[in-house]
Amino acid sequence: MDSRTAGVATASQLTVRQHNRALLLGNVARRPGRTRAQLARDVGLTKATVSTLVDDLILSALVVEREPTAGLRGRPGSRLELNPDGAAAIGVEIDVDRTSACLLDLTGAVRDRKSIAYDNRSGTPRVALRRVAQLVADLSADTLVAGVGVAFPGLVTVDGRVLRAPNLPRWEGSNLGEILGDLLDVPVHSIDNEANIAALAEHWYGSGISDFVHVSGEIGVGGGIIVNGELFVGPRGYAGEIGHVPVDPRGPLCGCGNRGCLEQLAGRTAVLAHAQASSDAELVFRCDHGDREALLAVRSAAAALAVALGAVINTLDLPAVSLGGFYARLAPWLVEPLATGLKKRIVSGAPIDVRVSSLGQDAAALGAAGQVINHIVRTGERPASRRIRVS
Amino acid sequence: MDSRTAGVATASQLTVRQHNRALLLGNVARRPGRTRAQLARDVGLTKATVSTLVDDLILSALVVEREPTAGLRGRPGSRLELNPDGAAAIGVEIDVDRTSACLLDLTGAVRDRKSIAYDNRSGTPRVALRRVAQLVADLSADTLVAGVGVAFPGLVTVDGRVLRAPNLPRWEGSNLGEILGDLLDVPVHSIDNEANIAALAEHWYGSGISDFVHVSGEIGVGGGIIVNGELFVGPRGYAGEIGHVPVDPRGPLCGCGNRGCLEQLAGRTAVLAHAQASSDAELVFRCDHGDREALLAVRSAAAALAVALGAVINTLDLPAVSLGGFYARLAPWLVEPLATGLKKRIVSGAPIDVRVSSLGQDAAALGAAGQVINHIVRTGERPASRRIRVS
DNA sequence: CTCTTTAGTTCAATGATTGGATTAAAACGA
DNA sequence: TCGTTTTAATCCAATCATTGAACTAAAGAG
Repeated sequence: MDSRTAGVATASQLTVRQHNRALLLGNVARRPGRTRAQLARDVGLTKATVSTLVDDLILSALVVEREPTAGLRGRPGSRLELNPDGAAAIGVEIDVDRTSACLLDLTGAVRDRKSIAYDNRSGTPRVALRRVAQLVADLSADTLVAGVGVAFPGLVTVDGRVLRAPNLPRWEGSNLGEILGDLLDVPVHSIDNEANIAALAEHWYGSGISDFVHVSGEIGVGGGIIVNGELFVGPRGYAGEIGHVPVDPRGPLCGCGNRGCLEQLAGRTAVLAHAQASSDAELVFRCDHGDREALLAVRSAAAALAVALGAVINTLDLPAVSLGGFYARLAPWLVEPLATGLKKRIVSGAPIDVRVSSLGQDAAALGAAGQVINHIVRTGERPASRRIRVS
Repeated sequence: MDSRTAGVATASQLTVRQHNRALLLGNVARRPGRTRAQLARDVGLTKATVSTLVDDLILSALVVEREPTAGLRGRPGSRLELNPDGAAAIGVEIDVDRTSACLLDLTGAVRDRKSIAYDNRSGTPRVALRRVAQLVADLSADTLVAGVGVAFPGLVTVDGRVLRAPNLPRWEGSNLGEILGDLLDVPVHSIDNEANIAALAEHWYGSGISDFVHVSGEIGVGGGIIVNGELFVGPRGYAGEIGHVPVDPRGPLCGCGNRGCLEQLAGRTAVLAHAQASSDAELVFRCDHGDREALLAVRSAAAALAVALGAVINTLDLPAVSLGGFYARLAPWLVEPLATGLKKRIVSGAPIDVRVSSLGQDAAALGAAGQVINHIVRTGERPASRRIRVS
């Protein structure tokens, strides 16, 4: 990619090779255990080409050859898998009072995780990020890491600058990519909104579906839109902000200046206040015991979500919704009213699949690491793994 | 593209050539009058490669060489342009009581247009489409046509079947692509929703911007979303249906079963009823003369549009709105309240550009033809133009 | 033990891009 | 007017990825 024209690059022989290399790598990732001959049939390349490309992938430590298992007839082929000892990636989730990180290998298996309790509200980003860097270094120990991904509770520009962070106002304006890049000697890519990254995690390591809206009601209401297996970020990278979809023009005033935003009607604080509960645990406990007030609060949140998600689904034609964070915990009482509410609102009449995220707490950290893994698998680039040092 | 794996095709040398060929063609289309040497510098290919590829494009009758105009120094290069006498395309807009068509050449210039008044509600689609085929044949006369595109007021599946058509209920279920394909001996591609195609027309032949929502309030309220210069169709092809975004949960009942859909509050019938006007002309006339009732009706439509479009823009992060059809006619009184209404609702705080479509009546027909042209320019395929005959 | 079947490798051929050399055409300066 | 400079476009041998056919490898069947 040495020259571009309006985003389109020229193609050369090298492009062809890289493309096909990545194509094979992707296939090995999707269906581990395939042989060279099977891959050749799958993708439509010659056995010869597949052989040379696979050799290259093995040389790059991206793929390993497993013992051949005897097939039905003929010479058994050696099965290919992603190299679990090849590149590793670290994903970090910066939250308001906690920072967690996980170490993933190429296959997506979690090798280790660590988290620290740290109030990110009070200190400066620079000091907090030094703790993050230390956490990353501790986690990596002496494994070779190809890159670090970061999930942040706020709007982040493509180059890593915090644009808006209602819950971490002191972080606004600081460039996470730059600061972390100075502290760590591994590439820091893909710093993005927590909800967006959680949506990707759900796609890669959760439900596996490829078209859906993910709603994570942590603080505020965040959304991530996955279309055709890709995160939809919009022209400027701020897509998915569904927290301020208007639900009721006569609803309560929102911090954004309008009335009846989704966040005001179905956000965590709103639901807890409505149920007069002081914590998630209390709310869940009371719902579990049939407390009318609590159930009513959840049901009213479901109604608001149905309106907002209905708008999103109708305009984007998505077949599924995924619930994360706060909403995942309320799932037993939220899913059914939400599903029936949505059913009424979908113009195309197509059924909408309402799913609950199974990833729990670590969704965003997983997704952040996944961004790095995905970049490697998609491009087929030989990762420049290195031992992490904090400077 | 002989084999595919999960949508990804293998690359070969031919792929490279086609890619670069299309890349050059696209550049010539975007910036007519470039020379081979300029193109080489623009896209990053060698002059030698550009020469062979351009020769190929000229041989395919896609590009023509114009007289060299003396530059400042050195040998002047011959300017390249899309071949206006190369492929032509026909776009058809099927409307409730009218069918219009236009003939476009490769450069996007309108060579001719024709339309017939015909009530598409009463007859069968098959009979109506015979009239359409005749119109297309008349329009093409003896020019060589590469393909026909169709815009239809309703939801159409990717293979050309009418899924929903509130204003042409008798058409539901019939396969436009199949019927027209039988009647005409040119390829019929890209049968799509009128609003979607009008949005594309706006992008190609109108404002030229690449990221926006187009709203055309003809009958019902249709939307088309353009992201990065591409129509966003969604996983199943029904994206952009903003007519039923909920605006007011206590609003009037809509045909879809919900309350306060955009269509009920800002649709043409709603606005005319609100103003107690019997036609667009009357409404415009009265607005023009400061009639309070008329102005109020428009202002209230603007408020509803601001709510619905705000939701779409926030979730998709689009920087502009384009008004077409009914809304374009009301623009003088609609734009300002809509713009201020939107400004209040955009979370990112970015300014939203509210534009009025300049294409008028023919937007959809233009866009339908543009689909064909665009296909040729994008793929660089040598079009198999032929003289149209109705069978 | 030989035959059949399937996996994987080797190698000459094809074809697209590349880069240097060459030719073409115009303007500038003397 | 004529040579020099500058830029455009073409020619051509070299490079390199894929291809396809021939070949070797390994396992089961008879």
